[in-house]
Amino acid sequence: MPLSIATWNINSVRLRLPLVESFLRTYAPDILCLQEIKCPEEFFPYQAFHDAGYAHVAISGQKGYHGVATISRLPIELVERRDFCAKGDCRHLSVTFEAGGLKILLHNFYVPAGGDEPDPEINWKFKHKLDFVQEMRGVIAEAGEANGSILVGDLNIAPLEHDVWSHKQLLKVVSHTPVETESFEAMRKAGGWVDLIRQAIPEPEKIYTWWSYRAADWAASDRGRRLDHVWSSANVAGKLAAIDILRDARGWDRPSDHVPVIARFDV
DNA sequence: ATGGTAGGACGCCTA
Repeated sequence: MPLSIATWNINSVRLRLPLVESFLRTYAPDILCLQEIKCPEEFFPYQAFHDAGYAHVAISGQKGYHGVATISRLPIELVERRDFCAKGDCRHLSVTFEAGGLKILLHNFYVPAGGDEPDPEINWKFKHKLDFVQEMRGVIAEAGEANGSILVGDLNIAPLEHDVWSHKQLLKVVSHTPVETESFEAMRKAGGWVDLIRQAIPEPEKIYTWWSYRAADWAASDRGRRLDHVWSSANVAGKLAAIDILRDARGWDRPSDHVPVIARFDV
């Protein structure tokens, strides 16, 4: 059976609810993982998602900042909302669901952006980001009692040379510094995770999922970065059918600065 | 070399 999972940093789920509803009508993924919902649970628009056919929702939300939500047409079971770096930030949740007779563990992450200065000695936000990536070593693809794992989200790091518009010009820019990209790739490999976007679209093809709001013309300058990711355990990677990156979504009315990424599987 | 935009807690923090 086909299975589709989308990830999208929505940058306020309440402000962009009409955009999400339109996305769900058009692309109808089985599960959508949102990041930066920017609201606590009590303000989450459950009814709108229920009416759109997504009756199953797991949330880790806080006032004003961060927050992740996993919404689903399929039944999901909340596994954990993990407090990385013990700051009380809402940046992770995991659920299980069943598809094609398999039980799959699905992680939804929002990794800290890390501020502007790429020096952990003078910038606590950058230190927090590096610590967060280190702590992610505790999240491995081996799924325990489940049959496989998927990890998606805004991981705020563009690990490969062709994940940014200019490798050379971004080497000292937070999201693409060697200390981040090396730690990130080491963590991914140690966890047994497969980078599904790059499995589908190998280097040297440029791939971006985020374009800054600060560009005068995002499409013309096209200075993007691949900050959003879809990983899985090796057995699930073998079932990947396609990856769709909805670049057009960056040009929608009042867009997020991130676009949806959809992974399609045959399970 | 700098500043540019967006969102939420409407003043300033985060991205």
